[in-house]
Amino acid sequence: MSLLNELNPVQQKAVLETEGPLLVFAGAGSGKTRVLTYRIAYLIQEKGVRPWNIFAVTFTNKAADEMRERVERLLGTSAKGTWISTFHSACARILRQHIEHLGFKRNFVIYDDQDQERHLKTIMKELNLDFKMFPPRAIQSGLDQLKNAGVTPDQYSPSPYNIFQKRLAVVYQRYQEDLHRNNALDFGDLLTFVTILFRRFPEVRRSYQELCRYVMVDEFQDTNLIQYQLIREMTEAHHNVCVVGDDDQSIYRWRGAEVGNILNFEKDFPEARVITLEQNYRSTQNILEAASHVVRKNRYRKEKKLWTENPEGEPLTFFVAEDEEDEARFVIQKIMEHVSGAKSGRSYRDVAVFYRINAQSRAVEDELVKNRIPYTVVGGMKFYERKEIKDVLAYLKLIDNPSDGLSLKRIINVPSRGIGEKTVEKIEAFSREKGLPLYDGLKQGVEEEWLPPAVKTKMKEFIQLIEAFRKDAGSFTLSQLTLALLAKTGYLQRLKEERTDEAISKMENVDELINVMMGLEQGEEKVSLETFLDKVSLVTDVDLYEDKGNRVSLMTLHCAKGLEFPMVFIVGIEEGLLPHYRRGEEIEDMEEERRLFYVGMTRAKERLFLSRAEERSTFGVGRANLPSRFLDELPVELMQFEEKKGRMESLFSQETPWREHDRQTEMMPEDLSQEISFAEEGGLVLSPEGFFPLKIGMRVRHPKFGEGRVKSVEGMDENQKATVVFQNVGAKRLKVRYANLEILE
DNA sequence: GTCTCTAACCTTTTT
DNA sequence: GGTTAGAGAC
Repeated sequence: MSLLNELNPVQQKAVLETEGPLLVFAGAGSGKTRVLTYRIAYLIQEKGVRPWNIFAVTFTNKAADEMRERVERLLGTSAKGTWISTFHSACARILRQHIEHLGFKRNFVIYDDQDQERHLKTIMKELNLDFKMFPPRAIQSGLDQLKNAGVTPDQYSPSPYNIFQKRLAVVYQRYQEDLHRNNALDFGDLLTFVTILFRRFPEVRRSYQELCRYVMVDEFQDTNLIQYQLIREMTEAHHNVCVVGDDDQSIYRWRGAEVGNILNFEKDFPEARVITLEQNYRSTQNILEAASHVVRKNRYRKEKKLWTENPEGEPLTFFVAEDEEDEARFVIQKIMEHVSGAKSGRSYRDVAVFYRINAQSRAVEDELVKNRIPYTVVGGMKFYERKEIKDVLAYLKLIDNPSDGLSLKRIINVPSRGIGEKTVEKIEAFSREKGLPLYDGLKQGVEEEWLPPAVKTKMKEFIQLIEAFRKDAGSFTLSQLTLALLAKTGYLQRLKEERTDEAISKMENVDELINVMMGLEQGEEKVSLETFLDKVSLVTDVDLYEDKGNRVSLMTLHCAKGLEFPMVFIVGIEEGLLPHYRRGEEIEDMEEERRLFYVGMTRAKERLFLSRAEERSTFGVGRANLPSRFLDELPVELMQFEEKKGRMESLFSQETPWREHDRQTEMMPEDLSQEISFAEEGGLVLSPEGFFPLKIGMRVRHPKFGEGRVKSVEGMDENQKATVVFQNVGAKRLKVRYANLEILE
């Protein structure tokens, strides 16, 4: 029974109540993941449940991986067979088995929302819909809402007085038809198709119900209607469903999440038991109290009293900056103080900066770069959303599933091979008329009279290229296939010829993609093209975030959920930003913004810094923002107001470089002396002067290898290594200290 | 058909 | 301040 010894009595109860429906309200930092993992381990080890009868759902792949790892650690063996995954991957897996029942082929592709938007735009163009009157974004979100609610095109009855709805209905119909022709599913379809499958094929549903003897749902407050429906169907036979969540941390209403799911759970499952975890193990008393104080203002919530045995801790620090630059300087100054300065003892990895919208990262990034502080941004432009990556993936998708017209359109003329827009339009119309996938239309079109012979030759060449790859795809590994593709299509060659910074960075990204593939190929299992594409389609920002070295983390408040850091900054606490004004006017929207703030605050373990700027530039235009109403909700006695330092100075020092330098050294004379002595003892060299000046993208010259460009930099100490791509000899990984690099720009 | 330059948009948050 | 779609030149 050693498993239970490490849990508090309430947590124990949550683990032991294995039979029947169970709702666990888990406050921030109350050991939610701990309960779930111990529960799984307990079921397997003590109750003798077979691993494949356990199904645990999370929202991110990262959370799923982490859970599996922790269960394995508890059990001491592998948890093989336990089904731990996200809603979307689980559904993809089910559909790969049974989708033929629904008239799709098993090698369907998954369209992400970028694909979805492109696809929608073509349809809207074909239907002659004015983008101004019907913004594609609005149509897209309307579509998503319908899907999240489980409404199929033929079930949707728009109001006859609402033009938008009427158009939406037409687009929806056409959109789904096209997806079918392309043998493709979007994110929403993954879920809805499984419910349709279950409804129409009871024997399939029963087989999964039989399998899912014990079901667990993490972050239950973020489930939407269709996800909840899925859970209910899956647990119909055994009723052993344990949902864990926190209504105060529900921040995805705008995406269709229903807080109602958690608040009404007891109604839907009258026999459900309810356990509330209220002891917080993460934050200091001050942080917890301040956060609770804020969220208590919400009306639609279940009352709970979080408490902690942790020390009281420091008060929260609040700073009013002049503008976002000033705000960033405050953040950096505090980071330096705590990492290398007067109050040193922290590492960069202990620090996180949260903001409401991605665009806010720039100001902070600029300042971090200026001070040579290593950092990572979670989210923003995602690796798998980059143009070049999507191009390569489109080739692979097409090889895997030739019906995928969207991918075909993406690469049919990339790199340009003389098959232009007009030609594609003709073939598109031709294919639609015949009800064929675009690729098949292309193949038939080659025989048609209405195309100029020169174009037909080009088309034939392209078809031959794809066919050749389709034939050989099985005998290559993923990376081999991709490398061959890049060579044969001339994609890399074209980039090489461009010789722009942008092209170089694209090549590096493609290179990185190959690296990812090679990494996967190191594993024991063979990675099929299909598994790889599935995996890639369903990754999220947070999945890609791992503790890569000692760096400050920057992310949106949404991304921060589920993470924790000793030192947290929340910037831009202003009316319009937090709460964000693009929100609706409903109370529910305002409450969600408040919860967002609450989620951010409760990520902090020891220190919490809050700030706002008097003026902030959006789209390059300055704008004065009022302090956020949420600031008034913070208890004053827990706050410490940071004095604005050197106001005059910053007025003078704007553009004068010597002044800039002056201020840096002035700012932390103690820090410097400390760092230097630390360095003498053989520790890390961290003084600003001691930093190695290499940055990604810099052009450098090596005495032997000649000119090159810095691709990546590892480490910030004397062992720093850099990977440099040289024009003549290719990529080399060098120890910066010995490399004698000369910086060219 | 391809390339380049300008103007309009833009910023929520994402599986 | 940056990106992207669309117009215009070749």
